[in-house]
Amino acid sequence: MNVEEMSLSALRRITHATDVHSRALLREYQLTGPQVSILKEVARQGEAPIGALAKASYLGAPTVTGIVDRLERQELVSRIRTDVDRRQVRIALTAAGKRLLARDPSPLHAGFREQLLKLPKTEQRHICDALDRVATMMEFAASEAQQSSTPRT
Amino acid sequence: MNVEEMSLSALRRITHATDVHSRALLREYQLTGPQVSILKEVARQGEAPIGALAKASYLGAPTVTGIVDRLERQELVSRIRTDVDRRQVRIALTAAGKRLLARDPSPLHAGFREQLLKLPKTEQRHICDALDRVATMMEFAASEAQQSSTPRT
DNA sequence: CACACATATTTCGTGTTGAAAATATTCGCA
DNA sequence: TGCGAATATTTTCAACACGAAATATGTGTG
Repeated sequence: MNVEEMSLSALRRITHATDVHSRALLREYQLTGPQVSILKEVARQGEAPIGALAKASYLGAPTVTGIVDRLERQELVSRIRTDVDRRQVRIALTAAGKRLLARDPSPLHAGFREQLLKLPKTEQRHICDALDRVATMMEFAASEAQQSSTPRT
Repeated sequence: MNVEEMSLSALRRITHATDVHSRALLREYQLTGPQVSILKEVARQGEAPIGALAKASYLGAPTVTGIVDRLERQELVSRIRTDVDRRQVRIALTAAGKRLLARDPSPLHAGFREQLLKLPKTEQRHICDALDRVATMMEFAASEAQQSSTPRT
């Protein structure tokens, strides 16, 4: 199997494992992986607008809108409209949201985290480097493709 | 940012780039990334049942059923029921499917592929190793979680 | 043979995802 | 002031993904 096929296969395995974990989270916390990610991002940023959450999570605004809808339905966050800019919606954690985060759910398997941290520091760095390089190469490829369809300004 | 957060962030960036590319494919070939993957898998295996395609692609059978539905709608594959086992459905490439594959669509960005292949062989190996290790660690973590919820037989 | 069990696929329900379009609001400029 | 451009969010739409349940078929045992 060549490099391309191996990478593709590994990426599919990663996606699959992530998805399976997301459904396990749903059973345990009534919350999926992306919902946990956004909830944590809200906690990190504090009263953040949708757009900021989307950017920080590498998701589109419509996606985050849907996730926030479901978090709001469970009253883990609330939408706040301020008078400074009435287009913006700020997402705030509720008390229930804080309680849930205190249970420390993670979008990644606890077992994965353990194994990763058990590796020597150099190994950990190698892995992070590799993931980062793959991400960067893909993003660069995407931006090039974008430009080639709009050759001149 | 710690190792965990960096990995998570890189994985989300990879997922996002992959998804964006899938939509670009749709414009160019009227086919998404997963559809291309399955079409290629059909070409590789030749008259494969749904289950075999699902396993090879790390997808669930219901997911592949949907993808095959859409490929069939475009007449790129056809479902064949044999008399040996009438539960099974074998998926076969049509002439149109072969023609489309001849245009060499890829579920990964062409630009990404180029960059990957331009790297020194050792770098390529590092990246494949890292991706494979992440996948393996996640799958192992998932299988452990599975077992802990069914402690005894 | 009949009935329980196993296997292959599909259907259904819910959640995730992004592009395009719709909506609401703000900003810049004449 | 007024009006067009820019910005923030939501809606709509199609695809993807999985688990559970439904359906159809095959297998094995009494």
